[in-house]
Amino acid sequence: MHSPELLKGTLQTIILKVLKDNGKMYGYEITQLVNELSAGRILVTEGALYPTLHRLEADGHLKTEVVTIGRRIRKYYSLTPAGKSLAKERVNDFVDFIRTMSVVLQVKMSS
Amino acid sequence: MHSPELLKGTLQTIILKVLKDNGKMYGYEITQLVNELSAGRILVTEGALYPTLHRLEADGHLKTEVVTIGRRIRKYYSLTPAGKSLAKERVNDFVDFIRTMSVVLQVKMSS
DNA sequence: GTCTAATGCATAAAGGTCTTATGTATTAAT
DNA sequence: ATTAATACATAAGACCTTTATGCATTAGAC
Repeated sequence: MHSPELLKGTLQTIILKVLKDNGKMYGYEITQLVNELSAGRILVTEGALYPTLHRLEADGHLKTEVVTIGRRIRKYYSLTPAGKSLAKERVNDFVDFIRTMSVVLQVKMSS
Repeated sequence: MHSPELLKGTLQTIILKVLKDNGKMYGYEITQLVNELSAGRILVTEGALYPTLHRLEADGHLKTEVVTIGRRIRKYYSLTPAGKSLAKERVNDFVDFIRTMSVVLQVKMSS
């Protein structure tokens, strides 16, 4: 598990990017995917996820589609055009940030 | 300038690492060095810096030495043995975090 | 068959870190 | 002589996240 401190400010980036890569997804699905992709090192909590999704939607970056499976509700989120731009921007910002940090910390990142 | 959000949680890491690399430094010197190393992209504000230095000192990770230059005071900080361990740990944590994020975001980091 | 875990949404209080604002004082530069 | 830079420090507020809680459905375990 990563220090939750480092995660701060990256949640929007993560959400936007997985939506960009996977098209429409619902909230719970996002938590599971991030958990898998990160091998359990990044846990997206619901208390952080839902307010962030709502805010991105309110800002016009996400659109929603509610689907009923049996009696259970799923709220699918997908990127609007503005959301796609923001996704690119956020990922670029993050990569830039890492480049800067690797200079300041004098570490080499290879992946 | 990087989004200040991404910086959250990295200040301790930055401080510990520059102290490890440069031996003793005073607060103002740290802000200047980080500003230089990051080409102006990371600004360590005094409102964040000094409380963090004080906390690291209170926790036994830093030791101080006050020097008077003319009538002006400089408070030099350097790592204690515990601080050196913490510096390594924090940098390792950060590198791990970046590795995980690069998988989740599907980006390649090269530096 | 019943109980628990997993699925699925959501909100609210509290915590932690940072920004912004402010304060004081010395020294260098214009 | 005035401003910018150097050098410390603290406090209020903003922001995002964790933790806690709530409700409801469905799958699995025993």
